[in-house]
Amino acid sequence: MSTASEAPGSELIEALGAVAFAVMAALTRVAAEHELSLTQLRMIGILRGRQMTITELAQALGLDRSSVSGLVDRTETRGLVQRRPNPDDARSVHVTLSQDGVDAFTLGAAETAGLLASLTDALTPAETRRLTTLLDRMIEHRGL
Amino acid sequence: MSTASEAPGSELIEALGAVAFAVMAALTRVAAEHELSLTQLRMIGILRGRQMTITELAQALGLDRSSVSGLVDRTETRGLVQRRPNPDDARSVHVTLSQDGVDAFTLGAAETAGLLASLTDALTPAETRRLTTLLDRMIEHRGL
DNA sequence: TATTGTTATACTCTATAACTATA
DNA sequence: TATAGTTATAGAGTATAACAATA
Repeated sequence: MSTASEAPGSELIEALGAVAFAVMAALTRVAAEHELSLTQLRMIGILRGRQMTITELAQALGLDRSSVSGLVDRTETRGLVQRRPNPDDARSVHVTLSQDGVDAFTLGAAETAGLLASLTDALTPAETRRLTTLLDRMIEHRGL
Repeated sequence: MSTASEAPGSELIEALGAVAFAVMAALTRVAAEHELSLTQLRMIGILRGRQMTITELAQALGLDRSSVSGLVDRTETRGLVQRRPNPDDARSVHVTLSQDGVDAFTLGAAETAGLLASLTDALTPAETRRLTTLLDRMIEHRGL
């Protein structure tokens, strides 16, 4: 759709944008089916296999601590996460996944993969490996 | 990070998810710098070069008409879009971009590309072409 | 003094339901 | 009757500012 004289890379940007919206649509749909917000689904994904303080969660999610405080409130009411006292610092709390939270993530990941199969089925196994490698390179590069 | 015995493709799903969040973060940041929501930025992108009714916009955005009504209210107050009477149906309105709306999108697109350069700079020109081809294949495949 | 987390407040986004004007 | 758009209402998500408890 773009002309040959366009700046190099703009086609990549457009492709990345299109894929990003498709992935986000799938994630939003999966979250909605479990009556979760996208942010809640993201949070339980981040909490897999570890405990984090409110401040750490806020940094990981790119949100203010006060926003995360309310987010944890609502998710805790749903029984997906728990607040635990931090034995090393009485000001702080550790947030962890409950078994229901682990189950919700596992189910959600499988459903997301299913929805995105219409995208990923387009590629051969060899292409899948190549694409994964290229995407990982970009992600790691962003880290620094 | 994943074991060799995992289901094939789960690494691709994780990589796609990570890239999607990076792209959305860039878009959200660009929108925020212009004091726009992601939905508002998306809407003015959709309105480029055409006029749409509230119902059409709602379908394009995947939102309820009442949500779009408020969205257009706030964006119209900002001077980015305008409601025009539809001469063919007095019940309906045509929403169009103002010049400020066109400018906001143009600026936002350039800024987004700049922010995502930290991702795309990781690749050589040849890799960029390969990645673009693979992503396009997936996107077209999704279409049907 | 600085940091952690919470609360109060305000605004955006979103949906549902009820309404009006028009078709 | 059906459709287009709006409004009223309610809840989630977000940020800023102010606060209490702890370091």
